[in-house]
Amino acid sequence: MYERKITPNLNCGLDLIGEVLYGKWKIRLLWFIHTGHKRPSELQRKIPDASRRVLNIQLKELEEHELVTRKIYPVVPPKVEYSLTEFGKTVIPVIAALGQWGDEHEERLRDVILKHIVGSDLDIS
Amino acid sequence: MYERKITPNLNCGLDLIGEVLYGKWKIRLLWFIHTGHKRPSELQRKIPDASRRVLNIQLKELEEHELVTRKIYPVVPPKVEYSLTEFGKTVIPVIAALGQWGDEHEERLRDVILKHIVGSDLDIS
DNA sequence: TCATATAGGGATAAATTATTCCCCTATTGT
DNA sequence: ACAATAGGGGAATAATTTATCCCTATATGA
Repeated sequence: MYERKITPNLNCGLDLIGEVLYGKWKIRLLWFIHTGHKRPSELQRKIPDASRRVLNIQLKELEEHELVTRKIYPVVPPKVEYSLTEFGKTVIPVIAALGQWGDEHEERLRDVILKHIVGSDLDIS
Repeated sequence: MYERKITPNLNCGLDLIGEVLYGKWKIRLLWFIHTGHKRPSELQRKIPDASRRVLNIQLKELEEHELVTRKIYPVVPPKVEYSLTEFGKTVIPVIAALGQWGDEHEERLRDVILKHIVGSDLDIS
């Protein structure tokens, strides 16, 4: 496990939410769990660009931060289900607000982002 | 300048907002500019944990993404002021929602975060 | 017997992000 | 002459985060 070398700031609300929501896929994980996709394999299919490994790691962090719970069914083949905790549910409206802003300004965002990516293999469609 | 090797996803609103808002200090920069701290040196004093360098870099990215404008006064010593664009202003309510959630759940967040930091030199006060 | 699906972990490499250090301009104050 | 302040940039390195690859286990279906 990675051990942080720089102590994080936990001064204000923005620092705090950052600590639990940063991570490339965490917001999407929360969202998909919210919309009923509870099993790890479902989540992996929903987010195919993420490696299986990171999703597991980020799910574990979400669990440690008490935003989701993990229920293991003692069957074989194994079955696991994630659910939002009551605490986790309170962050959903915030995520919805993020997504809504992104959707509302989709065209403009796509435009300014693509304009400033130096990369090569963009599919500008 | 760093050239990305992995093409970002720009599928949904969450991807898009992530592209412009990710970056350790961007949200705070937008917020402080919003609250009237416009000059680089002010922002650096407001965010002392960030190196001067990153703030410049992230400010430039915010400018490229058209969330802020940079006005240079041709005086000496130099004077520069950042302002939110109309587009940038539309993201402020979203940032406010993030901060508000963090503030509302401050204690619990601090608790679960500190519980799972492996580090050593925490000032748990 | 072999592939698939289920869930997950360890080790390592690569990608990305942030920090540190040192540099430049010009003016004002000591 | 020298330091401080204003704004900024290049290069190298450190820190952090993700990705890749390979491994475990059991059961079912071809």
